[in-house]
Parts: sequence; structure tokens; C-alpha cells
Amino acid sequence: MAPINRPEKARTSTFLPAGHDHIQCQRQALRAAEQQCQLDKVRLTPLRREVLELIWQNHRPVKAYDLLDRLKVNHPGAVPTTVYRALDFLLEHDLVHRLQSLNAFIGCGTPGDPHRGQFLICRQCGTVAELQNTDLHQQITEQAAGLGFQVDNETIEIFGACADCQRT
Amino acid sequence: MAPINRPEKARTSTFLPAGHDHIQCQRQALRAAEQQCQLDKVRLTPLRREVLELIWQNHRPVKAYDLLDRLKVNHPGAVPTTVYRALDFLLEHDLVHRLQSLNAFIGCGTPGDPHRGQFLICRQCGTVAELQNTDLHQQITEQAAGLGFQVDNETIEIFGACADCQRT
DNA sequence: AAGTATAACGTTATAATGTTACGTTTTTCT
DNA sequence: AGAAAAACGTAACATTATAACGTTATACTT
Ligand SMILES: [Zn+2]
Ligand SMILES: [Zn+2]
Ligand SMILES: [Zn+2]
Ligand SMILES: [Zn+2]
Repeated sequence: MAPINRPEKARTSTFLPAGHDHIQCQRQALRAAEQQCQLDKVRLTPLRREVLELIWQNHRPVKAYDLLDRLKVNHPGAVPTTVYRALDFLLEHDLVHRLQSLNAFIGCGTPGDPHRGQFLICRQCGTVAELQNTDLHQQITEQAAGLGFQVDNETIEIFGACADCQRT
Repeated sequence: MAPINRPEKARTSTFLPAGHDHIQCQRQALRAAEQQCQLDKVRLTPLRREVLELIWQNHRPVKAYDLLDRLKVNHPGAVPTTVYRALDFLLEHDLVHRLQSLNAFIGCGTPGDPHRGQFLICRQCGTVAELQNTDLHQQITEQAAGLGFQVDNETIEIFGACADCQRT
């Protein structure tokens, strides 16, 4: 009997990719960002790239002023505007998302596919997973349309406990 | 042939209740709040009541410091803590909601029924409608559960153009 | 009714988050 | 090379929110 060999790709986003090579993950995110910027003909300058790299150091939301502190290490003289300008760029080009409930930012796993994210946020460990539930989006759009409302942007941020943290 | 007489009550929440008696609407909201507080055995003090009344002056989100300015009229000596403490109380008892994307607050139309709101927010006129789409809630909870995530709170804020503002 | 505990509020200071305005440098385009 | 636009530096400031501590009002017990 042939062993069942589930292809990795068949899994849709899990909350925390188990046993996940984050160095690789971060590297890939930066590569994807570079490619996307080339396509869009916009400039991922060293400063912007460095901010994006800092954001991708983990899967937890980062606050602007934390980012600023970390940016200062390689970049003394950085001030709030420095960070906010980079963030504005990254947001505008869908390389990061803003988590409104946290005043924080997180890397986007699927740039190039314009979307406002849907997020699961673990209260305990702070890990965030981004969903892409088109049914959900659809349902919202339809209900809104039923009320004569035309949607142009949605913020969906779900708090709770991730699988790991529930065991605690 | 008898005229069709659609009962008003059959309509579920519209975006902006057409030709709506807001004085009455505000009064009713305050009465509901009083009742709810009695039930919960908590105190809707004059200060808290006044803040709630200010919040209910319209169906648009209010910012804390605007609230503060307006509160000062009848209540000189009010300071940020004054407002934030009242807001904390009102939030805790589900008499108002916080709109995370706006750092603003809005009265809750259905206190006593614990829920995190789903909001439609018109970018142009600023009017907000609160939805109670249980299917939506259900769908989110289920998808999260599928990822081992246990939901305890959701923020859903949808921006766009309301029916009135689309005509412009 | 007096005494005690708790909740609400006053007061001051400060922290955290985000923006404006303006000038200089770098990059792009002709 | 020269002009235009984008990116960045710099300083000041605006907005949003909380901490800490003391006082007053309310509720609860005896
Ligand atoms: Zn990773
Ligand atoms: Zn967790
Ligand atoms: Zn009304
Ligand atoms: Zn409108």
C-alpha cells in the first residue's frame, strides 16, 4: 500500500506553521517584496527595506516606536517621521498591514494581491495569522450592498487564543 | 384591494433610518442604558450619563477629546481622565462601542445583548451603522476553530459609501 | 446612626502615538 | 547638464491615552 503523501501546498494557512523555518520565511518575504516593487516600479530603498526586515523578524505585530528603537541601532538619527514614512510606503504597496486594534504593524504574506487582511490575533503569545477568506469578504460586501452601502475597505481583527496557548 | 401595509418593524437595520426622529432615538437610548444599568446593578452616574448623552447626539463616531470639549461646557474642570473613565465604564457595560480604526466611540443600539459590533462607516458623511450579522460571526468562529483558534472578541469595521453619499 | 469598605471622582503629570512644515539630498527624466 | 520629482533630514507640534495619588460620595455592616 502506498504511503499517503499529503502535499504541503494543500494546507491552507494554519495559525502557526508548525516547525517553521523563519529565517527562510523572512528571506522569502523580502524577496517577494523586492519583486513586487519592481513590478509596481516603485523603490524599496535601503531604509524601507530595513524597516520591512525588522517587521518580518517575527510573526508578531510591531509598534511604530519599537520599530524606531530597533531602527536606531543601524540608523542613529532615525526619528518618528523616518519610521512613519517607511510604514506609509509599505502600507500603500500592501507589503505590510496595520492592525487597528493594536496600533501595530505586521508583514503581509501575500503582497501583489490587493486586499485588506483578516487577522487572528492570540492575546497570550501575540502571534498573528492572516486569513484570506473570500466567502467572508463576499458575505460582508453583499450584506452591505443590501443596505445600499458600497464597501471599499474592511478591517477584521479577531482576538482569542491560539491552539498552543489553549493548552496552557 | 387592500393597500399593502408593510409593518415598519419588519425592516432590519437600514443604514440610516430614513426620516428618523433622533431626539426620540437619543432619549430611548438613554432610557435603555438606565434600565440596563439597573439590571446589572451598576451606577450610571450623572457624569457617565452626560457623556453617554453627548455620544448619542448623533450617529457619528465621537473622539474622546471632542467629547471632552463638549463636556467642559457643563462641567468645567473636566480633563482627559474624566472622559476616559466614563468611556471605560460605558464600554465595559456595552453601552458604547469603540471604533478602532477611528479612535472614536459610538453609542450601542442594543445594550444588554453582549456583542462586539460590526460596523459600516461612511467615509464621506461619517455616519455609522451597527450590524448584528450572526452568520458572519458564526462563519468567523468556525473558520478560526478550524485553525485551532478560540475566538473571544472580534473587530469588524467596514468603510465605504452609504446610499445617500453615493448619489453625490 | 456611626463606622468601614468600596466606588467614583479630582488633580497633576506624563507616556504613547502620529503629523506638519520646510529644507536638503538623491534619483529620474528630458 | 538641467529640470522635476521622490526620498530623506530635522524640528516642532498635535493627538490619544494612562499612571499615581489624594479626596469625596455611596453602599454596607454593625
Ligand atoms: Zn515565519
Ligand atoms: Zn498564542
Ligand atoms: Zn438616532
Ligand atoms: Zn454617507
